[in-house]
Amino acid sequence: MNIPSGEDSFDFAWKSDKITAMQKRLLVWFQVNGRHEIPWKLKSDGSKPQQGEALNPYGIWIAEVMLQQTQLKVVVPYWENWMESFPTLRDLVNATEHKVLMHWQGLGYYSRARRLFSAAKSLLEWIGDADPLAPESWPNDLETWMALPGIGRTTAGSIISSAFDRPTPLLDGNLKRVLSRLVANPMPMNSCLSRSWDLSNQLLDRQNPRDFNQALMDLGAMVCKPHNPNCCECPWKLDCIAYASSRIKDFPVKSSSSPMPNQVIGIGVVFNNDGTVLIDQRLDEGLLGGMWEFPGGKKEPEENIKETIVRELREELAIEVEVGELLIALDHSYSHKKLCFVVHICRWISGDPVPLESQQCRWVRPDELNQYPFPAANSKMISALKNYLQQKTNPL
DNA sequence: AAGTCGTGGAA
DNA sequence: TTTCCAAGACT
Repeated sequence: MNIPSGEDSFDFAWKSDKITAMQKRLLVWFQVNGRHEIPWKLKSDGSKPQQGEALNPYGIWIAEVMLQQTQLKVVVPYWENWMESFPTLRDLVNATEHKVLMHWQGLGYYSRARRLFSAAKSLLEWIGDADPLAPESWPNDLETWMALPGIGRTTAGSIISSAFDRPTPLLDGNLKRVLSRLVANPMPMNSCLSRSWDLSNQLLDRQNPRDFNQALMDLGAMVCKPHNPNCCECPWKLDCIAYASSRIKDFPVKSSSSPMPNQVIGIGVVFNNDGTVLIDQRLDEGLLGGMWEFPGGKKEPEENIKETIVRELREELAIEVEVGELLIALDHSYSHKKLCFVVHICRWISGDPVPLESQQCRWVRPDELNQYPFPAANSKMISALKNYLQQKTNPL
């Protein structure tokens, strides 16, 4: 029995000859306008792979994980640095999580790096005695890839269509936006995912899945942009319902977002008598998992910032400190909260640090800080600390 | 199944 | 300046 639901209101199917025409027009547009210089989509000699020709899945897998919620131009330098340090799967498996996080610092969503490292071990096991440098030794099916940590349907589909040119649909941010406009989807994209996957699968060119998927993402990134799309250049403008009805700006329909809380965080850069400073490694779970930081915590309404720092270091590390001068105050936004970090230089008084709410803590010389992976806000604190120490030693 | 997870580019 | 939001996954 077919019960009408909300999603059925935009149930959509194109005729096969229309889809064929759309595929052809998109691929023609792609040949002329697409992004063809993406390093992990080229062969080792720099040339484009033939239709159906396999590429080395290793570099593609790394890139696709880096690309989750991250723009192409941000990823490229990280990917190149990564491939220099970990050129093969074996190199990665033989590395340490510390070194892996060092290569991820500044890129965000750090659980990706730890899951990637975990998946590397599973992949090498799956490959077994076969040659990991040969593409045919790697899994080429959706189920195997999706079983790995940190790899969902879109990332798995990207890897499979990019590396093996196998027909696998995608549904990333670009496709969601393009599809939403194409069919004038009245619902927020995240509330009708199965329909959207169906649309992506309908459109997919099964003869050229690698180029087609890349073309669709390029179309989203370069033409069907979030703001001010270049509809006049779009190969699908005559197929687009939003364009035909002059309602491009109405799509995609956004779901309501909750306001971000604002918090003040007190941070202590604690100096020991020997000139070392105290850092700790965050728990694997939660925000910035596995990364190192200067200790601190959220200011309570009734206390001032110095009281916050004294209390937090007592609660988290069981140490007593004297809070000194302000090092830096900086605003920093995460996905779901806005923070203001107020960082003070502190002097250690008593208590051997105990990692009560972290994995471990360590006294390090300031010049050793670059050997630890820090999130972006902490990197700014380190820069401020270096300036501070330089001015201390070279007073004008 | 809504919330949680970073950062920086772009307007 | 603030605001949006990106080649999403996980719980």
